[in-house]
Amino acid sequence: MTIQQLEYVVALDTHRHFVQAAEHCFVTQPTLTMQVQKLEQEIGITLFDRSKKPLEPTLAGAPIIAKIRSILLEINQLKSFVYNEKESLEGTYRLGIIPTVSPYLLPLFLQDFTTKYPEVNLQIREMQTAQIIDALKQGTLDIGILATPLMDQHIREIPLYNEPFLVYLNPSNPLMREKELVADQLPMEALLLLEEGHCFREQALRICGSKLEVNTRNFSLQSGSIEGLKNLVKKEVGYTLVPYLSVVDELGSSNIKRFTQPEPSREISIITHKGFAKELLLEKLGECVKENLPSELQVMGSSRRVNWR
Amino acid sequence: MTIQQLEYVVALDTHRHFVQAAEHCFVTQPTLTMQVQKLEQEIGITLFDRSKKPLEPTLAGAPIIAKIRSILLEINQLKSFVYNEKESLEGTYRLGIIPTVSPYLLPLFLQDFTTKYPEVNLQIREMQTAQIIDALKQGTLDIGILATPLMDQHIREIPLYNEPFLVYLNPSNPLMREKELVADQLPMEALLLLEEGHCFREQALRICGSKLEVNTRNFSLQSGSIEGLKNLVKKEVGYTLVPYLSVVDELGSSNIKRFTQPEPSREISIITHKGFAKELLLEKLGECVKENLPSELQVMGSSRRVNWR
DNA sequence: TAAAAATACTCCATAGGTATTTTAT
DNA sequence: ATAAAATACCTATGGAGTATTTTTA
Repeated sequence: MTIQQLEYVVALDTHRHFVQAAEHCFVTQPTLTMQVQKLEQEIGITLFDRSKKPLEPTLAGAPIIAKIRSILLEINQLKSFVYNEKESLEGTYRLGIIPTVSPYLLPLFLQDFTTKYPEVNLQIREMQTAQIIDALKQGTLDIGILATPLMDQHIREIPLYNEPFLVYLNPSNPLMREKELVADQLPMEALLLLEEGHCFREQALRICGSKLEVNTRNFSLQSGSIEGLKNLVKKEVGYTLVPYLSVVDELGSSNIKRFTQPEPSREISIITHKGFAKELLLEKLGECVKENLPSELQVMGSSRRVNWR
Repeated sequence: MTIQQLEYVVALDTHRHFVQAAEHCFVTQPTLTMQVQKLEQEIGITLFDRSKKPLEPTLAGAPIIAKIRSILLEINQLKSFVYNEKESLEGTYRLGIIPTVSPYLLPLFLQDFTTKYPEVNLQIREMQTAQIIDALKQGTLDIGILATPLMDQHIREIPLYNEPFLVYLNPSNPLMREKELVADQLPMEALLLLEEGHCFREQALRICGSKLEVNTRNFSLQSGSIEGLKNLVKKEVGYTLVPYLSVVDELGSSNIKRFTQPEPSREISIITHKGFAKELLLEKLGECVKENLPSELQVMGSSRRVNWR
């Protein structure tokens, strides 16, 4: 017994005519004939009386066909449930976003998104990468926005944009005079980093070469926020790396120096657990984020750029 | 989407283990794995989180699996309904039986049958062959008992027994002195027949040769019953053909003369419309009839004998 | 005789098998 | 290291097609 056969039976009961029923099922008459015969054989009951013109269900067949109709109804309910599960744009979703992205990205798209999709309720939490991944896997979070790739089999990544790293420095810093700014040739000792746990810290350390964790300064601050670092840099001679979106409004200022091409960057993606099925929501969310990005970040090549994670 | 796939999904949800689920479905693990994957692909939703040990349904998968369970439940309901339809031994059924069989056969098995199957209610009507066939086709009758074969595409025949024809005659009839009694050599003029419409009339005429309808006697009676014919024969010099069961209690009497082998006979069958699905009922009815037949009729060869219909 | 259903046959998609690799604990 | 799941590859069943025959109104 196959779903096809059940559909053929219902079509035949509806049209009372093999040729018409077959057309309606987009198959040929012999195909439908054979499958109906086969089902009749399998259950051992003749469902249709072919001697009547137009044919009609047998006495025994009628209630069986009715039952078959209700089965197909349930199957269609399943299909539309699945469709809704994927295509509906309503409901409450828990979104985790890393602190080095959150304060700069959210203001860009959130208002637009909530206006466009008023039935979607986003519960946004600032979380660090590891927390987000754990929460997704535990099912306590639906969506994450963070730096990728994660290389995690169970996490699905939907890239949003590549965000360049820039150097944020005190104008009196010697680096200011450098003509070319190459990533892994920065002096390590002056690097101000975020506190442990922020993925941005690791990203910055990678960019600045392999001699990690060396700090020759007589103090070390691991701030919890980019803004904290920036403020410190303004007072000190040190420097720090900052993500593009955090300085998008001060690009021309004397605190900013961009790397020589190719600029180091990080990929920011929407991620979900593989069990999260709201396809359309993810699509619309990604779309909305991208639309509201500064134009420089919008043109994301189809292939991923060099990543520094 | 196939029923198999749905069953695999439910098995996997039940066992939370590919190998065990596959065993339970009597397939190999790769087969189950592939089919579950395929279904997931088709609907575009990952149903199971394989990273958990033991695996578990995804958030999106759980309600879908629940729905699948209810679909399979309905399908099983269908199957058991079909089973009941065929195998149940209860209900009311309309049985048509020809007059030349009815008064002799019914007393043989009816009590036994109603005792054995008290839940079956038989509404028996004496009807002639053509009426029975029409009624079956119109759905106003469920079962018929009559002489076969009918060569009708829409009627199913379940042979019961072969019933020999015997000659019933007045002891003073010249035929009494014949040593060999061969069917088509009987003198036509003395044949007493049933009235038009009885299939037995045609059967008898065939047996007695091709010169139909010739009646040289100075009277002609077409009685409505075998008993009427028999009574007439006892008073007259004529003779008639009678079916075995009508004379089973007077086989040794001087009114009976059997034909030389091979005796002409008629096949008596249970017939139904092809839409009648009560397989077990038909089987038990046939069984019961055969069991209660006189022993001479019980040994029915697997191949049909020469039929005189 | 024309339309409808059944049959004969051919083809190819795919369910299911075995063997193996990959992954996770 | 071990068990579980995924993958690769092969085979064969059977669904679906075209062409044709049979049947019945």
